[in-house]
Amino acid sequence: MGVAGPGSIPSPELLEEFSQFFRLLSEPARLQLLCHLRQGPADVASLIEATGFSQSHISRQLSQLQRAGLLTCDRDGVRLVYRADTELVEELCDLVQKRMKQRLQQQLAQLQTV
Amino acid sequence: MGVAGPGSIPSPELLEEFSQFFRLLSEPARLQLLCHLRQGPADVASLIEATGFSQSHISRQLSQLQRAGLLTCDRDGVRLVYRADTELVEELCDLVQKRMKQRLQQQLAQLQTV
DNA sequence: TCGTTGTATGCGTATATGGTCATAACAGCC
DNA sequence: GGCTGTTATGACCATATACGCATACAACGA
Repeated sequence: MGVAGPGSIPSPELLEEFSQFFRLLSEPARLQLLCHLRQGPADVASLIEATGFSQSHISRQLSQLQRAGLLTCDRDGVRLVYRADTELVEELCDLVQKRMKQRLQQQLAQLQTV
Repeated sequence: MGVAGPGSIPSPELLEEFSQFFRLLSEPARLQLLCHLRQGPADVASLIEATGFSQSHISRQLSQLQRAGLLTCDRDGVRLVYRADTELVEELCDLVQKRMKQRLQQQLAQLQTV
């Protein structure tokens, strides 16, 4: 069944939304931030420390992820502590990883038969 | 457990691979092509017809998807007939769509309690 | 209120890539 | 071998965006 029924093309608007979501995950920096937050909530300073990116860059990337609902933050005094809802991202990555594994195994098998 | 164990950060290389994969799906044009191919194999002419994109553009996008293993093609005479392995893409989109739905429902609920 | 610390944002630059046009490479037919 | 139709590719432009620097803004403490 899937996204919009078996025989139809999703509307341009829906395609745009899907692609925007995937675009969020198409940047190693953002994936990296999500990975760090997978280990638990973290404040911005520790994310800067962990990734080496500039504060402004981190801030922008986090706000993008937040707009998409993948992150929430609450203040601890002056600091912001970010918390990721990584369940969806993990499921997506697991699917992709499973696929990568399959492909590599196929390639390996082909090499061995030659 | 997920991508690389609960407490570790994937290597930069792995992050790069994940992001490259998601980048493929971050372009409406490519998603559109995949959607058309979901309805069955198609030759390039029909994809041009269906999407309105130029031949060269279609060719490039298809080759990207093919390199990632999401597409295969075989010749029918002079024409190339493309076939998509859309199972993974559909699973990914279903997950994302489920999430979008959840968020909208939450926003709706919040509006109603106010 | 002022200074300090932490976060957001305007601006500029570099780079990647989407998209088109022209054209090359290639499969099939005479 | 030429001719025709199909796909791939080189050159090019426009645009988006990653990323840093400087700075403005917000929150707390003295």
